[in-house]
Amino acid sequence: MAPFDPLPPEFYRRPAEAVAPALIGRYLVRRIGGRRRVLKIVETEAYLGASDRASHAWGDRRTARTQALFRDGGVAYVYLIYGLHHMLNAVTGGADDGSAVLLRAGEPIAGGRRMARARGLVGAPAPGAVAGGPGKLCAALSIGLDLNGATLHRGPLTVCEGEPASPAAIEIGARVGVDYAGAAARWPLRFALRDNAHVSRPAVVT
DNA sequence: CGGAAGATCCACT
DNA sequence: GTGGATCTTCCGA
Repeated sequence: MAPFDPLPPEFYRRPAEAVAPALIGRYLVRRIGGRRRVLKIVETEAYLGASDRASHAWGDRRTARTQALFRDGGVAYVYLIYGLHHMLNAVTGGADDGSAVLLRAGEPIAGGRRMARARGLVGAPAPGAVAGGPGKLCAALSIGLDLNGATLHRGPLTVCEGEPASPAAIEIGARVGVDYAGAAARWPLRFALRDNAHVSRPAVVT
């Protein structure tokens, strides 16, 4: 496979905790008006579904917002948080699973200038400033609710082969920002490319 | 029907 | 390190 070949839907149809590390190093490709913005995925988090208190699918809760989350793996689940930031997930597993992988950070590969501009930055951005965080990542790629439910193997937003990371290059830790989730807050479901400057924050060693 | 909290980010102290 | 922005969702009354 070449770096810009999209990953097939089957890639996502397995447990989120398997898909999350497999997404590290992949290229997230956003097409807007014939132009391309590309981020290499450097940080992900798995959300397991109904049994995971940190997940929107906790307790098999289904709402208008979480509809896409319960679809068959391979589509995007986008939602708004704090009234101003969008979050991008790749839905995993099968239909009604409610599992997904949050894309938390990316390293600019192409279209960096446009991404920085979409983030409201001027001048040369510091590492992590463009897409070092889930809200920043969505802003850099101009991802909004219009992409909720979109397929990830074709169309304006795709995940491509990229440069898959070896297990040794991936650091594992606890998820960020889910302290309310009890024991689930400490589950080792955060995956990051080791020593990468674009990761949203230093890994917490468990 | 009201209130609280959220898978965040930024500016300010 | 702390707090404000800003709005959808959820739960309890």
